[in-house]
Amino acid sequence: VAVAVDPARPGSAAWWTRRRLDAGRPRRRRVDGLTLDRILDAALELVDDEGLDGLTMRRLAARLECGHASLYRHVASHDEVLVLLVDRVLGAPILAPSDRGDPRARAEVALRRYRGLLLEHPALTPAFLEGQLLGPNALARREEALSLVLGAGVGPDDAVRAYLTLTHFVISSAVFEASGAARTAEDRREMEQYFSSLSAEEHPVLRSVAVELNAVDGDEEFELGLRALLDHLERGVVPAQAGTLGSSPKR
Amino acid sequence: VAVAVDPARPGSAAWWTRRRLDAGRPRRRRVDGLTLDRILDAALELVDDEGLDGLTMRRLAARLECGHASLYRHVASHDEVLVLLVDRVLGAPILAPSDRGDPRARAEVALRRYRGLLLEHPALTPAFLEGQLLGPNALARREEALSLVLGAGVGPDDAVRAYLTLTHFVISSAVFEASGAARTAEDRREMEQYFSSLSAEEHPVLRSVAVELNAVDGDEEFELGLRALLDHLERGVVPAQAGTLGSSPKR
DNA sequence: ACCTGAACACCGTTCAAGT
DNA sequence: ACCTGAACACCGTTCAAGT
Repeated sequence: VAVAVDPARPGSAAWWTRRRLDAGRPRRRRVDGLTLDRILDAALELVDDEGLDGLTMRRLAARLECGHASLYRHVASHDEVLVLLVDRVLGAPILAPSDRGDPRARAEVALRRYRGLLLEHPALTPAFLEGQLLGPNALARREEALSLVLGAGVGPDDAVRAYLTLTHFVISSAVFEASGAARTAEDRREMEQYFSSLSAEEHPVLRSVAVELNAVDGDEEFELGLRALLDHLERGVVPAQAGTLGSSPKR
Repeated sequence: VAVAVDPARPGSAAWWTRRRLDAGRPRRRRVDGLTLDRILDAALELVDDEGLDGLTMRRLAARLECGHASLYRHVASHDEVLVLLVDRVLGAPILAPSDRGDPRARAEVALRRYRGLLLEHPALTPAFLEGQLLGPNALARREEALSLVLGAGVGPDDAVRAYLTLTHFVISSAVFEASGAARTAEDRREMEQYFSSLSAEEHPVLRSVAVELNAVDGDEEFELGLRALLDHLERGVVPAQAGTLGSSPKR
């Protein structure tokens, strides 16, 4: 039987759809021990140990003690590995259904937990920026998050806006924390020295705030932004406040 | 004379310092027409045309009609090209010194302009996430931005916090816009169909907001977040409001 | 039927040989 | 002194040859 090649980009809606359909197909018996699960476990370890660039098909195969061509029995491409890794990380629960309390408090807990989850694998965080996250675990998290917001009485338009704004904020916060941060004491000192070494005529301001520029830590910045966004969304969006149900002012 | 090799990571404080010192060195005469400027121009074109992955040393050389090894006369590595490209894009003015008005309005204009600048080269945006931006143009922009905030009477701690929060927001907004967005009508329809195709038991919420999930556009999301952050920073931070000068509540 | 070594078409970077 | 072709050590992916 001639089977059409799947031309869809890994991670796209079409690609996940095809994958969901294929999930029901009769599984071929595997004679070796190689499994998609084992591959992804090893891949995540590899990313944690050697960074995102360290994840190559050949090194992955070396870790699994198999020929690198064998990986292509289980996975179509390197890109696909990344997409599957992202969804795997999203397999952990974020919003425990047990914790009650007002929506704002639950949202805060969930968003902090989401950030923590991403920072368990700092090197992988840039992969969360590639396209929308549409895998089964990503969808489960999205379902839960939107349920929470909608359950608070927010209209669908505003709920979606709030959801997107907040998740994007969490992801980018983690990416900056993972790839931009100078967090060790020595890093900070080096950065301070750099700003202090600038010419006084050209950069008086940077010289004057050299210390402050390196004193802000990522957690603090996250909490500041989180409070700002939640305050604003709550004010503009939740009916309990001002009676405007489900529609924010158009700019 | 034995010159110590520079082991610093491209883009780091040490690397830029070394570069600034080297700027005063006697220039070698170039016999061919190859120049760092020409290389970076071609590199930016290449990124625009073929994406960030399309920027390889070999293709860059092909565009410049020279051997790829020749590039290493002007540039130490592929990484270095990216770092220099980022600072080159930041060479454009963002905060025109001429436009007056209240700080809030000036900040809004500047942040929108910054976002617009990044989106002129959408494929390059992920490069703005690699470490702190410490090149001469980045520093000039930083100097201007911090002057604005400090000039509004904000204390150094809060000024730095506000500056970091806002620039990080702009950069991540551009990255999401550039790499995540499904903006064509067809993309939207495909995404809507994807959410609508989910099982009603598992994903009732996603099915119900399938349309709304793909109706939000990036500009709108940016304006929402911008307003939220500026409102909050203004309230917590500017003395004109409540008299708390230069210190925000610790969490 | 399943697996994979060998091959192909690319990379970034170096360096000795050319001018 | 400057430039660069050739070489090296890697990549991702394919496919025919093996079992």
